[in-house]
Amino acid sequence: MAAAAGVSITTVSDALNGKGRLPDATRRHVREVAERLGYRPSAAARTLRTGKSGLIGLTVTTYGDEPFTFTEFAYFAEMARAATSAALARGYALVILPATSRHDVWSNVALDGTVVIDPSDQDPVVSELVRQGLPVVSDGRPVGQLPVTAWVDNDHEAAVLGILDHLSAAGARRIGLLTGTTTDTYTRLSTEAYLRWCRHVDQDPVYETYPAHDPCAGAVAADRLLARPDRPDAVYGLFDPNGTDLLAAARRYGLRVPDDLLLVCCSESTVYANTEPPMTTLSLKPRRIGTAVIQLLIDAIEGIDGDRPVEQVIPTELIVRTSSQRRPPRTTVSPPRTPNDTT
Amino acid sequence: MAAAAGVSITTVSDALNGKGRLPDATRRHVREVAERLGYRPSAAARTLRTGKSGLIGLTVTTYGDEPFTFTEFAYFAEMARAATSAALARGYALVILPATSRHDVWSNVALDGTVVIDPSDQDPVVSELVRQGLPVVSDGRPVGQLPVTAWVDNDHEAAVLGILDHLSAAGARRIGLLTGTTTDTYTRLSTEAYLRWCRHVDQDPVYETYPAHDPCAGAVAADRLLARPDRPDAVYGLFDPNGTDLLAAARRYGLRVPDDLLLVCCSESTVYANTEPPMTTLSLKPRRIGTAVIQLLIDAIEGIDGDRPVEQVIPTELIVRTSSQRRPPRTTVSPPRTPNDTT
DNA sequence: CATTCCTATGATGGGCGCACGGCACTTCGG
DNA sequence: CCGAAGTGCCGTGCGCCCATCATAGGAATG
Repeated sequence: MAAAAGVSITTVSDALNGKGRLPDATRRHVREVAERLGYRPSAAARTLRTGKSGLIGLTVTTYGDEPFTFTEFAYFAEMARAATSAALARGYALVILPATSRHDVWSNVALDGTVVIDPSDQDPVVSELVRQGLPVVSDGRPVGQLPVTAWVDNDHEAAVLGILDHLSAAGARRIGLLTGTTTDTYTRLSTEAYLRWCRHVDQDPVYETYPAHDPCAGAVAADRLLARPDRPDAVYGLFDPNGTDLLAAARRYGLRVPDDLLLVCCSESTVYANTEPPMTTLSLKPRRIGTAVIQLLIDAIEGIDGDRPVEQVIPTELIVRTSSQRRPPRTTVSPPRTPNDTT
Repeated sequence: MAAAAGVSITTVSDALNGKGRLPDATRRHVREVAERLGYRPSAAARTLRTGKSGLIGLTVTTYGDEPFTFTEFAYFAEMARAATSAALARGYALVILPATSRHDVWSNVALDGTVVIDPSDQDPVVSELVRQGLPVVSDGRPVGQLPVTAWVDNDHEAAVLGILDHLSAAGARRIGLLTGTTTDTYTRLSTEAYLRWCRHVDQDPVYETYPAHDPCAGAVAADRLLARPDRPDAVYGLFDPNGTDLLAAARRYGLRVPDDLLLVCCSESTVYANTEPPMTTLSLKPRRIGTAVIQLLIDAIEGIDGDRPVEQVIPTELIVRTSSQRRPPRTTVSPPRTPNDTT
């Protein structure tokens, strides 16, 4: 390449990187030749020399054998999408690296930093990365002494309390919870908030748990919850598929939603806008989380002391639809007791 | 590191890679020291030396500004998940690289090969990669002269014909199609198959198109289709959200499903098992496709002349549910002319 | 017992392709 | 004739893998 342009390697390097003090003519010439030859600088050599790869790891804590968490998948997908965009905009690319990955894969890729989704208490991967001096930003506040560089999370407790208040205001007398058996922070904080609220308002907790990674178990748990003698008149489901599962269970028991049963679930899916009836959902705003996580990480990588706080709480959004409103909203004049359509 | 263990660099390399002819004692000793020091060989240097990075690019053709295709998202997510697993099992990691990505990001990462989802006709990224001598495997058969190493796809024409026949058998007299305005292969082949079938059975085509990346446009198009004077009595929707959109539109027009309107849509989502009524869906089997694509690519990277064909057609699966059966399925004694259920 | 040869075990050196610090060469103006 | 500014190149080293070479200890041979 250098020979082809009749200049030295240094000049080529400087010309392509806009670094040295070369006249524009030389710069242009080198670039033209490079273009003509289809020359691309070797990423490997550049990484070796500079110590920066432009690669960011994206790790998902796994339950079961699947490489990604099933239940959080819509969430994860949205979050990853936003993260990819944000990283790309700053010249970085994302590498998908499940936490179960054997060490050899991890050490085979030169990372500048890592995003960890929902790290567990003593996550060995995180400790290892931090020990290597790599910045690690987590989605989900770290538990225990996990030494992450920064984190972004929702205020899960406030979100749950908001939903419970919303359901109460809509007339719910006994609110049930559909939750998971896993011990991740999201599940734990949400469940604890629910139990605390129950103590506070003096209601007996009514909840069912199931392994959140198993979609079938969710349907069974939803059924179990509605089959209880102390059947709740409102239910909040912590996981994405809970909404359709609860709707199906309600139909089986002849319960009308929202007349006999108020429903809310946590989901990023748009299908709940068109269910019968449309379902109230809690959005965790994965796009904002993904973007925030990447900005924090790249700031750390590039040593930018951004004025961003290293612990960010992203507000959730409750999208209120028919399933949680005892009195359906009216836009115009509509006959009483008729669930109106989605317009 | 070499000094710390009191041996040469070569011995360290050999010991950690299991390469040379060293006595087990030395090997063990080196590994212990490495462990104690937390030493990890530099991925960058290894890549530079060996020319292999263990990284595979994953590219999604984009419509609009979003880095991923919205409409195919459930499909993409499943496919990417399977691909990640398969790659990991063979020691590779996936790098997410949208096709709109600026050149600088592409050339900043050393790839061993690339998976391209739904490449467009003259995809410049593909040509560039191939020119660099990198293997490229596409999900979706390449159109035009696109020089991919191998490809995997469904038989979209057969799938559409199968659905049309299924709907006919269920009693449909005029079958409509909800399709996209984009020119990707999936949309084009499916639409063409529909039009050909219409000519064949002498039915006037009844279809609406919309930009598939816009979820709102889909609901509008579904409404438009059912509002037509020549309203179809059965509809196949090519994209994932079409099912719920069509159900909602049917409710607005007071059409009972499946009594007045038979519905099928192409989706990987499990929500359709619990809609009212449950919806018949076509699965493109993204898990199998993702796995197959990765196997082909890694075989090509490692120069393995696998006995796998380089052009693979993965069968689709029609999951028949209530929405496409005029007579709801009976588990016990069933009347004649009833299409049987999926069991 | 001396010599040769062989094998087991590691060490040496080269170079992958680039980026960066510093040096060398030119060309002026003073 | 000298200094300074303007251009461009050289040398070095990032950390690793691989082909080659060196050393020692033993086995085989005369």
